[in-house]
Amino acid sequence: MTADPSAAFHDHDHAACAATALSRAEAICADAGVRLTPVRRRALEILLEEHRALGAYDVLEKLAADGFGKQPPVAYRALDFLVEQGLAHRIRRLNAFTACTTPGDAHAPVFLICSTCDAVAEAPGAAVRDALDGAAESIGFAVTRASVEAVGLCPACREATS
Amino acid sequence: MTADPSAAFHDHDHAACAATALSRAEAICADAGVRLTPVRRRALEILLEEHRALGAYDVLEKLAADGFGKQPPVAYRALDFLVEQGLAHRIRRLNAFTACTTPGDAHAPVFLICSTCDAVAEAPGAAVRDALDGAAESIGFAVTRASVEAVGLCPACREATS
DNA sequence: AACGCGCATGTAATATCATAACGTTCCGGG
DNA sequence: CCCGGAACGTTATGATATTACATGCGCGTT
Ligand SMILES: [Zn+2]
Ligand SMILES: [Zn+2]
Ligand SMILES: [Zn+2]
Ligand SMILES: [Zn+2]
Repeated sequence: MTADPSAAFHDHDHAACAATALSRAEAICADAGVRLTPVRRRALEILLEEHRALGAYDVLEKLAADGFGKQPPVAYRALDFLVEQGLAHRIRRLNAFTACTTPGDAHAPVFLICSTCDAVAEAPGAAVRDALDGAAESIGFAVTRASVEAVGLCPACREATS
Repeated sequence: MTADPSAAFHDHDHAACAATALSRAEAICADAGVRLTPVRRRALEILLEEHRALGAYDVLEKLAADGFGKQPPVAYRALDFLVEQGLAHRIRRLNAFTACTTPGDAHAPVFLICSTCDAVAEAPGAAVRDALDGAAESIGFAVTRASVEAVGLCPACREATS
């Protein structure tokens, strides 16, 4: 059940898409022996509502509306947890967070950010990562973490523009 | 005179390295018909002092010490100008800026950031960019801008750790 | 049961990064 | 000379992120 990486840019059964991600998240947490507590779970649900990236304060606002704490650390802690567990990613270019669409898979994600509709997709990044490792290794640099973030036009917006 | 991309991680004649970058910057600005004013030039010199990335407020502090304005826009404007002209790059992962080591060359830079000594190098990113374009194109996404930033260990720090 | 401990949660306060809005100066073209 | 745009400066504010500390809860030990 490898997800379509471009789903973010197409109509799809998103309720199912989010539900799958959520149940995978539960399995992953159980497996790792960590707790997907109510705030954390709710934060993930919030990120899963759309294929976009949300700022910590956006998430915080929704969490607060649901009766959770109103202070920044509430959101940052939940989000940090999700990122640590590989259930969400931080998009540095946007100072924002997005739910991982393929949690559990080892992956070197490449983010594609549509500048028109703000959708964010996670493309398979193995080839990019290989190229990066090659470039780094050639000058003796050992990569431990990398972020690859591209801004551009998604298929739908591309069509609309043409 | 293609610069060694790994110079940032090695001992080298850095005075010459910085002087070259500065004179290339002057040529580029003259060529583009834009003005490398005193603040802008000084900001570039500050970035060129080390192969590291500096936050806007770090640059601002040094500019202020040299008699320029003391308010954030002073630094941000100078830095934005340098980035626009391709004389500096913004490292989003660090919320910081670094001087371009090969200004003028069309380049799709890949940044290598040493987590131990904070040095930042700019590696040739053509291969990475090709892989990225391929991944994006396969799902119909057209990349307009990309940032590739890797954190890891530079050759020197790698050796020190082993 | 009582205790001690780790972890999750909450709050207040503060730090860090970035931009908006506006006035002044400088300088080249009409 | 006068105008207009670009650069620079300031004040104020907005947006993002962290530090420090208090409280409550589950859980194994005594
Ligand atoms: Zn979906
Ligand atoms: Zn789009
Ligand atoms: Zn140098
Ligand atoms: Zn190093």
